[in-house]
Amino acid sequence: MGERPPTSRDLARLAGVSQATVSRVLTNHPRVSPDTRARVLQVLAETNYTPNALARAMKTGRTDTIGVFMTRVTSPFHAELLDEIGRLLSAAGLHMILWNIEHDPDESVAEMLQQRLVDGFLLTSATYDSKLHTAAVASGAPTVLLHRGIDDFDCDQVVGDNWQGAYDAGRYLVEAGHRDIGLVTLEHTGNSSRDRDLGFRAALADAGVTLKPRNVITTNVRHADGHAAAQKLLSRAKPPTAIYTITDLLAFGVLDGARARGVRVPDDLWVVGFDNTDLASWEAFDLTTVDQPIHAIVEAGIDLLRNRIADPTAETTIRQLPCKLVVRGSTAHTPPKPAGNHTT
Amino acid sequence: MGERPPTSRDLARLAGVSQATVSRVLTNHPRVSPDTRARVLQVLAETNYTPNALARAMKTGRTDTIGVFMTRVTSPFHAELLDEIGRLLSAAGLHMILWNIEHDPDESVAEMLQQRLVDGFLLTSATYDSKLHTAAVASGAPTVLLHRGIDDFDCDQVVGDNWQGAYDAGRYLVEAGHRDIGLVTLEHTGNSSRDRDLGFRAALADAGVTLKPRNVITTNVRHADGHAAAQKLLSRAKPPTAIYTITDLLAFGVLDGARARGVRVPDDLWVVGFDNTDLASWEAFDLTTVDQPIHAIVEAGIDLLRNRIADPTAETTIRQLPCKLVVRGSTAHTPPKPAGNHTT
DNA sequence: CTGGGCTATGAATACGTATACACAAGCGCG
DNA sequence: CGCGCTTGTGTATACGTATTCATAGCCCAG
Repeated sequence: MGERPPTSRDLARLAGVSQATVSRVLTNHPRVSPDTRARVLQVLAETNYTPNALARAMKTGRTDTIGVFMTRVTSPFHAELLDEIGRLLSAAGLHMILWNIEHDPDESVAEMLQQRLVDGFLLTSATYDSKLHTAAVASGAPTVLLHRGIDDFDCDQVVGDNWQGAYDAGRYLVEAGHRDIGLVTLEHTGNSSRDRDLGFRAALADAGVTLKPRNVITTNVRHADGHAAAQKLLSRAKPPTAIYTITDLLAFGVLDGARARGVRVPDDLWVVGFDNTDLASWEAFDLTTVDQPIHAIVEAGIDLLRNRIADPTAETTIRQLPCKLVVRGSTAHTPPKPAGNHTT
Repeated sequence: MGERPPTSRDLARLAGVSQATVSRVLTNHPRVSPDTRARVLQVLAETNYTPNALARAMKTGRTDTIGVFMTRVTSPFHAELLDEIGRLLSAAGLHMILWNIEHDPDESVAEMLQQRLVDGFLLTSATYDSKLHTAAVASGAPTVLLHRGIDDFDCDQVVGDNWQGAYDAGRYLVEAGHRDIGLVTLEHTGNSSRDRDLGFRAALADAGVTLKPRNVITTNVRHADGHAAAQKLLSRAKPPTAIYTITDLLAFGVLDGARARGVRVPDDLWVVGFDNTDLASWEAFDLTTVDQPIHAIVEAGIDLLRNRIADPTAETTIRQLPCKLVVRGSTAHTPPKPAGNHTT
């Protein structure tokens, strides 16, 4: 059982050729005569030989492995993103090493960049103050920012058009007649949270609807935070008639907060999220939300990364893909209800 | 930017020592004089040198990387499991290569086993008919089955005590007075689904409660499947007063199915799940469920794996950790309601 | 018939590190 | 004072593969 695995040299001996020839056959080198190739393949089939990926990587300098940095894997959207990344990397014949930024401190991460363990990096959680993306690019490793971008940063990036998506969400609420609107948002730690916030505000401003400061709640990203935000907003005598959250997870919290208070959705309150996670389509939430084109984002990101690996000197590309509002039961298809009534 | 990264030989030249000495310093070899060690560390600090992980791995035969096989990353429980695996591997100084069984066909997976890209495997989704676990063990690679076990299979395994947990759930419902109980289950593709099914049946049998065949629905594992099962069970003239599902995700579907039909939980229907995912604690579901000790399972699994890597000939261990019923609002704290009434 | 180009292959080397081996210096003890 | 043991260091090698270089055979044109 614990046998030393066969090497290309073993194969060569069995086939009566040199190790170099075996290597040539395995890498599809053109200069091999048909019958020696056949002989090697014959022996190959009889053995359970597999090339040692380490040795190959050391020689070629390519590992066919991509490092993926992600945070909060348990968050529904991230899980879907990860799933898609895994699917497409696998389809491209690439392995994935997954690092969780929360678990690994920045310093240890920087080391990995130089270890040549991976051919490139996919960063899905870039924030302004994390040193990760700067370290990655500074190290010269091929890197693509996925899903979360950074302005004025010379690095390939693929993101959804968060600003436009948020703007659409805001306009949708305004056009439905809402005037007293709540916003549950996050600190602007990166472009995506910033744009999902500012785009929404812009839509309201363009329509001449003022966003009351007390209706803006800046919080964290967990379900419980959305829940708490809802409690705060809905405990007022005259609560907002609609709440938009920067991310579905917060919207789920808001919906649950409303449920806990007996506030009916969408009769008494409209709720709009952002991400269109799978959960948003469940009856429990039935959430109107802005769809992010996960597949297209990941596909483009992997494309960009492979191109950069192939040609590190290429011009950097920043691609922004359109987002689309998906209307569900957390907002009414029927005309908007009259301004705020309180349902204790 | 695209500089060739410095090697230990570069370091040696700068420090005026041999490459072997540099290597000795980096691996904390005892036979190095304090001042040469200091000199090397001095140079090390001035350089941005990092050992080439590939070369090191090829020489030592250890990559400090673990291969993790998982399925359905977007499923809440799996995401939590993955998160915990990442956390604990990282804490142990190990990297994680993640493979999704759904994306990679069995054959290609088998190849990876021999590539020596990883030191060992963590299989979280073993099923009776997948060839993955047999291939892994046959290849001699250190392997641990996590979360899903296989009977009579000579391989380290760490699982929750699914049978006991399911039994507790069944007894809980029976003792609460339920007599007309629904079971939403899966094909017995592995020990865990089997035990979660049989343990529940045993509890009912021990209490003299018969499980009507028409109340048993064997389906798939998605939310929509639970939803459909609920529709089926609840459309009867005399629907069951309680439904137990083999996994939380199905319970969420059942709850949503009940919601869609206007069946009130827990007034008209009790629902019990299995896994105690984070979502189960959300108001939207507030699900009574059986808690799986994720942390303990992963911790024990990684321990076992590291031991096996250190000593491949050790006796195999199968560890079964207790599960515990967590009661929430999807079942009533108040006495059970009288037998089946229909709420169309 | 001969020489030049082409083809197929083997020998040798390099990737960057860890480690077995050799060896010089230092030291204690007879 | 010399012998054996310990200590610190350098030299050389091996891990398994891809690839360069050299070479032997071959074909064809002159």
